[in-house]
Amino acid sequence: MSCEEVFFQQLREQGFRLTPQREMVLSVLHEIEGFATAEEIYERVSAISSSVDISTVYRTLELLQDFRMVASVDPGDGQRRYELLGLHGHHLHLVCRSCGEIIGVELGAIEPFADRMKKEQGFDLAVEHLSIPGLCRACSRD
Amino acid sequence: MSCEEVFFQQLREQGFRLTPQREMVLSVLHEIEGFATAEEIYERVSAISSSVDISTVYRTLELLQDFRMVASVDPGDGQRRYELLGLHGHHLHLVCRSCGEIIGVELGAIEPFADRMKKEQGFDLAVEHLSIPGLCRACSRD
DNA sequence: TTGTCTGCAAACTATTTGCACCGAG
DNA sequence: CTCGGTGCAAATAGTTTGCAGACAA
Repeated sequence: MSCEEVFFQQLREQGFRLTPQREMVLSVLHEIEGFATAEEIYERVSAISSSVDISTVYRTLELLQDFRMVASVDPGDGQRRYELLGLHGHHLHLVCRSCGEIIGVELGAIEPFADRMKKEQGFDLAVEHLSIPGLCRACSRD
Repeated sequence: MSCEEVFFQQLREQGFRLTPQREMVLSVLHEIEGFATAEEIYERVSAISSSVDISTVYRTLELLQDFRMVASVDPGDGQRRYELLGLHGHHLHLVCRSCGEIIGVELGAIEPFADRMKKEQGFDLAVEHLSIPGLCRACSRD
């Protein structure tokens, strides 16, 4: 069953409605295959059908997050990024402070640190919401 | 030489002026010994001398960050926190998504992960700007 | 005196919300 | 037909900025 079909079925099961707007947002997220701001998604949706409102995009993104089909990261630049969760599920995000590139990394990489914080501080890391600032390979060369 | 004296001297050396507002912000940051929002700092400064503007607080905090005397964290709740960097220098921050508590941890704890990202992804972590969401001991008990 | 700093008020900007109409089921 | 969803417009809220006057050096 494709990603869209899963979403559409879950919608129905929980009494939500399938609207063209929701279809378009999901389809745009597929096209993008990576991170996008609400604004970028809104522009792409607008290109397909004008007079779709950005507030609908936000509302749909929230819905998709409730369904665990979309994750969002806050890179700290005041503009949240959204990402379609494929079969890979959540990963953590390295955010380049210079060029803005976002690199997805499997959660396993940070597990030793997460375990350490749990043991030393009793702190449960929410790794799926983690975005880590720094400099990507290209930018750290300069 | 005390923290204030360092700041005042650096100000002079670089042609900035020492104003009562700047003194008050620094003094309030000392009192607090931890994290505070711009609003909290503003309130405390207002208690000392009314009619100090919050924009001045923001401007002073930015100046203090330029001088590496203050660090700021974005816990992702839309309200940045500021912290006086004492003799300990930077540390990383565990931010509780439930109660908002911020726990400071020495940078050493995340070094193995930082090294791994550098090697595997060529990504240079900006550990001093790192804030990690999760649940603190008290909140994860519930 | 000089030109930095400040208070004030207005601008910004990403996101959220109230509301009346629209349209999926 | 119902009532959940949408577009529109206005509200939010933390932070930033333009400007004329205040004041540190």
